[in-house]
Amino acid sequence: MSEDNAREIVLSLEVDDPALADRLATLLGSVAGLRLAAPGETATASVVARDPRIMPDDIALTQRELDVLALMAEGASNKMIARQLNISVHTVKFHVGSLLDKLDATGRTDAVAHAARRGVIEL
Amino acid sequence: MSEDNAREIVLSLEVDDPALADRLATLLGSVAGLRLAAPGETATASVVARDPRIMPDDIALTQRELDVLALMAEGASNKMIARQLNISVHTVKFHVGSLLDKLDATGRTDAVAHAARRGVIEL
DNA sequence: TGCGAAACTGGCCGGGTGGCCAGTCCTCCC
DNA sequence: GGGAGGACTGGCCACCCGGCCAGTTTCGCA
Repeated sequence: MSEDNAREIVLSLEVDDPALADRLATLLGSVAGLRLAAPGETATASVVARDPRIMPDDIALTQRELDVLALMAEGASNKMIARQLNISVHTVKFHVGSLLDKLDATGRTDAVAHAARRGVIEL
Repeated sequence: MSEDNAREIVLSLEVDDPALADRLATLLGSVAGLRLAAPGETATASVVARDPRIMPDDIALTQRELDVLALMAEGASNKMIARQLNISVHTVKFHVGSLLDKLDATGRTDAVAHAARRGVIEL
């Protein structure tokens, strides 16, 4: 051992809470023999939040938003979602818009990732 | 500071590998503002092993595709990925295309969902 | 030495996406 | 009655996405 086994440990922070993540990054960043992972890098181990309380009040998504979100996670386009839910594409866009807003996401892919991370949906 | 916000962070080690757990315990045990959890104690966050098990090796993504995939999962657009990786948008599209093909996905959102399901990436 | 794989780049284009504006219904609640 | 919020719909438009065509270099391997 003491060879590749004793290499620098790469830790990835997978904590949603920005404050906690920041503190951890500060604390862990200065530990010798330990390094924080770059985005996309495969880490030796991960630091994950210990309580499912990541959402204040579930962020309160409406039932319709949940419907749209589930179909988004299946890779459905707005048109497909509209057909599936028997509503217009405009309405789908409307719900997607609220979703992006509530989940603080930049796009539908980001929204699905965020939702999965906080357990709103299961992949 | 010294608010309840700045309370000591309690970390629990949930790593199977005894050698890795031991090294982590040593490294993390001496960090100020951070404490390892006592058995049974509720921790602020956990350190979990990030085992390098990829997948049934049937899909075999290249390193570059993995890079692109990771950034896609962060919600990055093709333009952002291009900037991040210092390549052209066209090249990003090229890799995204291969990704959609290999992961049997209909779009980038679907690709990220598929990859997460198969454990290729971690959300 | 040739040949494939990977990575990279370009142009073009139809269709999708997301943001903006507007509006109508409905229900719950003060 | 009036307000607030949810669900729904429309038009418009800049931009993005994914697929098509084409090409380049570099690398390892037979």
